[in-house]
Amino acid sequence: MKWDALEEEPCSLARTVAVIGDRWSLLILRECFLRIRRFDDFQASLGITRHLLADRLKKLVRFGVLRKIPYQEAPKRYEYILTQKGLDLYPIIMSIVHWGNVHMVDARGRPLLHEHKTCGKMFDPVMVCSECGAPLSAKHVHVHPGPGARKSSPVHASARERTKRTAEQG
Amino acid sequence: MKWDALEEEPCSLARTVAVIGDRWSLLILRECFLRIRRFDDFQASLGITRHLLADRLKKLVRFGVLRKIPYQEAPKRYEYILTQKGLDLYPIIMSIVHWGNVHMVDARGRPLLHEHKTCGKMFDPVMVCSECGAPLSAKHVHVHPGPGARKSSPVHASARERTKRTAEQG
DNA sequence: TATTGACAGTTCTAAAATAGAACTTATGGT
DNA sequence: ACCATAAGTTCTATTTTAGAACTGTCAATA
Repeated sequence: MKWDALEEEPCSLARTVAVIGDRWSLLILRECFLRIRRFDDFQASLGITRHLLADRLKKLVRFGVLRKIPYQEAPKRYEYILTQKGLDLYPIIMSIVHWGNVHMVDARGRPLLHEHKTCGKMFDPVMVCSECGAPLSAKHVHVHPGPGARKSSPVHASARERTKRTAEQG
Repeated sequence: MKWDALEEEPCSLARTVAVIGDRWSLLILRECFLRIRRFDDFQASLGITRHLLADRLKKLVRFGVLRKIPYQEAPKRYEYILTQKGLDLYPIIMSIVHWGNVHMVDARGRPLLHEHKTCGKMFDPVMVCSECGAPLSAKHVHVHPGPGARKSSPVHASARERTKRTAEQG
């Protein structure tokens, strides 16, 4: 499967992975949320090669996650800021950070702590149901095909069954 | 920067990206949450090359996200199931799916719908503060260095300031 | 006027990762 | 003996990435 084919998959996870599913994009976005905006600042704080950084910024702009804003004329210079679409990535970033906090920290403890300005306390992010507010876990969720589902979706039939059926058909 | 160096970074996001930050790992994990467990089933439903699949499964086992369980002797065969550490990735998966649902679906609509068995309704995942229960947004969160922070962390000083200081020091 | 420095990239080569297909091993069934 | 199932491994060609050097604009300085 080619990289670009991911964007076309009838799967919201695959399409999002097309945007953020590489070594650098999430790290670049982390910097964006920490108010880094300029090329050399990204490069200095991440240690990414300039080539790849240019490529990834271009990709994130193309996907509408970042926007280039001029901050000086002569020579024309731009900085990269998060769009609303980019800001909406915050729950993804936070859930990733939280999993790392729980499962990947060494003996020294967490690199960062998060304070919720609204309530003034140090917090962890919790994912809840939009309808009843209860914390979510995989076993309490049932998946249904939606309007954009493909026929013979992996959701409807196990891969084993699909393999068998394909063999029968072909 | 080498791939393996990510695991050592004093950043929970970077360390998690070392586990899930590639083209395939998240897609493999999606299948795991959809009850796919066996090598050929992963391969058939994802279209990943067998080589890469073997490599990624090995990596996910090494990180303790999946566990190999024998399901038959003679010949000895294993299936891959999520550990608790792997199950804890659920909020990451769901936040990614949700962002894709909001920002990446085409005219046909969502490929999948999620029902919360607890309350019986179709829902979206919402990320809230563990302390006050309010939905989270980036601008209401303040970041502090934790015990595992590195000195001169990117969080304490902007990259621009760090560059200047480095130039002064060196 | 020539030089230096800041900034945002682009270009180059070598190394590493990935795609795609074929092959291997172990076993059970016909 | 032959085929099928399952879980990989091995191979070559292509693509991506790492790392360093280079380019182009402009402002400030010597």
